[in-house]
Amino acid sequence: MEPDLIEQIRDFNRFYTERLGLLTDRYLGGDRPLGPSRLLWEIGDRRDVSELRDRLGLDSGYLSRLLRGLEEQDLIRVLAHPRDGRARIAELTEAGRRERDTLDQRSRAGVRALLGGLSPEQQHELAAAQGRVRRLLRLASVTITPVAAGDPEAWRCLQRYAAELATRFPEGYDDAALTRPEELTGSLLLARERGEPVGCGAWIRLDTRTAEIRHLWVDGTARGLGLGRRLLHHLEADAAAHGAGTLRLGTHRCLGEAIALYRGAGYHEIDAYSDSPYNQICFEKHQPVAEPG
Amino acid sequence: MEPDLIEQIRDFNRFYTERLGLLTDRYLGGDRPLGPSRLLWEIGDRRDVSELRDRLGLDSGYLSRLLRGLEEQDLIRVLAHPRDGRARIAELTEAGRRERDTLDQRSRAGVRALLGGLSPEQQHELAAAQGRVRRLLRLASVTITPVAAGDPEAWRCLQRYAAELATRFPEGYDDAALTRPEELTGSLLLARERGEPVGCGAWIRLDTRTAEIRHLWVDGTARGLGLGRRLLHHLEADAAAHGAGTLRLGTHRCLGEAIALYRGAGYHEIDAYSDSPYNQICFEKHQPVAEPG
DNA sequence: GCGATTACCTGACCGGGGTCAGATAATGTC
DNA sequence: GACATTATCTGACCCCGGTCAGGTAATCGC
Repeated sequence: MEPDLIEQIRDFNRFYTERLGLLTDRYLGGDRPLGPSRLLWEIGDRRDVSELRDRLGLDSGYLSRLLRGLEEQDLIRVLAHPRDGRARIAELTEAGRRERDTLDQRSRAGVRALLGGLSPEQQHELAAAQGRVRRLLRLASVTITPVAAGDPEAWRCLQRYAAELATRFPEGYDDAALTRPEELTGSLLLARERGEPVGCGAWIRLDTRTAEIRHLWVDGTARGLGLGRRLLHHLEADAAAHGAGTLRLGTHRCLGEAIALYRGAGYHEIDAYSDSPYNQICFEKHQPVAEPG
Repeated sequence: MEPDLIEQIRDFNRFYTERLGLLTDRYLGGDRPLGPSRLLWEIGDRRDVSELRDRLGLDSGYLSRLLRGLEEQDLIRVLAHPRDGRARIAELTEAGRRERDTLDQRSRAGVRALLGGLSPEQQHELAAAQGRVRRLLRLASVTITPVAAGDPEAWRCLQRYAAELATRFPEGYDDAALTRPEELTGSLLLARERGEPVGCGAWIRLDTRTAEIRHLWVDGTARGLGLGRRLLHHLEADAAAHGAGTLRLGTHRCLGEAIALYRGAGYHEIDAYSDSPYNQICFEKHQPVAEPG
């Protein structure tokens, strides 16, 4: 990896830190310290206290004190939870909503002032470039790891995969088609973003030299990052390391993005090789294999 | 301005703040708090204490305490200034240099790990997109204001402009060609980035309907932002507001970027209209004028 | 040489952000 | 019903970053 590139990224980080100090903090902060502002913002209209603690990653003591502070200023109300006597719910009062809105307004005004110095085309260019930075950084932060066949997180991914297919296929989808742990003669990969599962993929052995890619799936919030391709590459590399020089897969005609992904990755269409009703269109690809020796 | 765009920018700011927390702080901070780390970094090898105070914008008391802290850990030495008995100089010890290098190393490692999740092309794409964001944000933060003819900051810009031309023109440049305050029948614009002058430009009246653009200059550190074009637009708009429907300007053949800028802005080449030896190539452009009425 | 200024140090103080150790009450688990 | 767990609150405490007032010594300007 080129050192220059690392230096450029660091430089950008420094640059952006400096700029952010002038944007986020100042405009969001207003007269009140940052903590309460963020909290006010995060409460939205009403929200479970436990959820707030998770989202903001705060110590329960600290959060409790922040809440009390806001309550004293009549910006929020804290109510009992209807179904759990221990839990509580924070809710913005009318004044709280006004306060949140003014904070919001101030923040927007700051950004508007900044954008004012740019032409409309440049504004769009900025937004586009930021979008690209963001997608790439998100992609970079996703980790892909092999997991055991019965891994509960992976299983949950597979079920979300199945649920999605059920809504997208006109004929629906029967989970019985999911690969059961004992069928998994290859590997199961799980993609996580900041710890949260956001995608999966598996391959199984068809014969000693052939692997079948299955259940490649990316969560809706993580689409557009290029994660599908990254997962696919991982699966291919893993299969190659296990001696599979031929990769096959089948998919449904209505999954346009998936088909485009496979074609883009060098797969070419072949005749059906399996009798799964969902494999309406099948692909194959050959790859070099690390020969033992 | 589209609200969506503002929302996108804010979103990116939030996103990046969150990411930065995981990058800059953690990796730079190490076990020691941020202040000392930044200081260690900023000292470089040795540096005047007063300079540190300016650069980091710290209270003298706070800085003094930070320095003492580092001194106690034998990371720095504070020496008397050779020429000013009041001033002092901070210098990294051998251990301090090592410490700074490990901080640096850790920061680089963090970025490297992040980039590891991306393909080389994506890494370059990231750097390029960050570069674009950065240039646009810098451009956005530049303010352009008209200043009085004799403005000292503007004058300093003009002199830097003259100094630069003197090195770039094979025949040198005589400052006598600079527009003197009493010649300035139009306007003088000064561009500032974070308060610092980074560019200038002027126009003078040739006749009631014709303005001449002069001394369009952008500091080396602010080039590539598109500031030249922005200054030119400002000058044109200002001249238009004063009834000038025809714009003229002359430049030197060796100023390729300037020539490209003018052509890109709609100027077409004309015969020489002035006898300035530096106007080797002349341009003209017509623009609509706000008619009184 | 005298007063003003400058560069730095010292000590006192402050607030924000954050952790920790219980306390309390409601809820699950067996 | 006993016991562990969970959700929140409370009070004590800590550190970092930062400000302020005052002190000391050197230097500048006249």
